[in-house]
Amino acid sequence: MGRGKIVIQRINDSTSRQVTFSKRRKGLIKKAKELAILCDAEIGLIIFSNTDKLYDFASSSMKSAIERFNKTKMEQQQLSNPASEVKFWQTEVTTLRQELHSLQDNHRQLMGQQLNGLSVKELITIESQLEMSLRGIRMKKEQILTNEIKEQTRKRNIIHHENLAYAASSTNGMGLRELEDAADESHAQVRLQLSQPEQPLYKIPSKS
Amino acid sequence: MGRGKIVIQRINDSTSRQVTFSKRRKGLIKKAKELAILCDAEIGLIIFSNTDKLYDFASSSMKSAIERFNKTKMEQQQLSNPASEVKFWQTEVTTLRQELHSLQDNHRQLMGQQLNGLSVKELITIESQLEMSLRGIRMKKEQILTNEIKEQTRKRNIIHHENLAYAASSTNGMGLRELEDAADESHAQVRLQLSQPEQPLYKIPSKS
DNA sequence: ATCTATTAATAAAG
DNA sequence: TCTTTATTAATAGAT
Repeated sequence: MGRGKIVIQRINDSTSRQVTFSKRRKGLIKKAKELAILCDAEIGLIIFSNTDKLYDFASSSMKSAIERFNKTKMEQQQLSNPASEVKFWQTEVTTLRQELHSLQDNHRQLMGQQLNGLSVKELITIESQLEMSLRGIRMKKEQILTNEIKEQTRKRNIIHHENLAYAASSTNGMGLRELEDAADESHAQVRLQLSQPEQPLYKIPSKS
Repeated sequence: MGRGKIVIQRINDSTSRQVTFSKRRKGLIKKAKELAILCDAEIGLIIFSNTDKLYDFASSSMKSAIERFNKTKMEQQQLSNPASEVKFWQTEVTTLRQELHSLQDNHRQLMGQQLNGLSVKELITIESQLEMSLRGIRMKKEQILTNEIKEQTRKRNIIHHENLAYAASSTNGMGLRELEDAADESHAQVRLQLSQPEQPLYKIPSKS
């Protein structure tokens, strides 16, 4: 639909790539709008140029579209493979943990640099608000991880201790106590892993 | 571009709305693909029909597009209005907390309800399902285990195998193979716990 | 789903 | 980036 036919492959000339991008981006967004209106569809469209510029369109809001997308995908995954549900939630926990980390970084930056207009009193209020929120998140996160492990570990312990009892009854050197200690190293490792999120999520910034 | 010109407004006839939706959705996704290729753009496109069916396209992955979108929007907000930054992060914290809450609920439900009525045999089946789905993750993380733990594990194994040999010679049903498998579960537990799940398939957006 | 007349998008040029 | 225009591509309506 132009003076000539083109092949769909990356346009090498940077200028004409830019021009084509402008035109087609505009066309794509127009089409998206039309589809949303004509067919009463919810549409979210995100476009990043190769120069990292963002263009987007959403029939309702991008937030709504993305949330609906995630919800739908999640349900699909649960339906298709119930066994992977655990994995899904583990993954979610990790994602949230990572988000909390970056949130922490940003928050630090915020507290350190960009609060010029606020009074000390306001700063303190905000600090404790944020701190409280983060504490709640931390606790919830740990609860999730703890619960997750408790169930599985408890079952394994039963089997494991049975085996150790067996072994102890027929061993010559090591007693049950030592065997349990050795076996418990795995659990110590677990605890070490669990307690990591306990590390302060952020520090109250000292004046600089 | 059809037999007649149309006005862009909701199509009332349900059948022709459906037909138009099919055609235009296909066209839109094609255009999105082309733009991504021609201009080296990153594109994420989410479409929900008015019957709640999801169609989507992403040039790389939807996760990537959404994360990049969120990141960009966040930065824009920070730049445009530093004063509202505190509110932004408070909102983020609230959102995350809510997400963790529902995550916790879901997880509890999963772990609590589904494990109650099950026999040992069924539990073992679930265990192996879990281990299978986590095998990839475990393997990835295994190389990070410290030499110290490896040493201890090896040492423990030697003792265990001695003991197991004893046990096997005096056991009633279980063969050496089963005993070894059972004993090895403690190690599996260590790996499972140490492993960080891989990148999630879909990120629950914390903010649009 | 397939066909095709017609409109819409756009490639190339200015 | 905007306009123009020849041409291709998308699709509305019909089957």
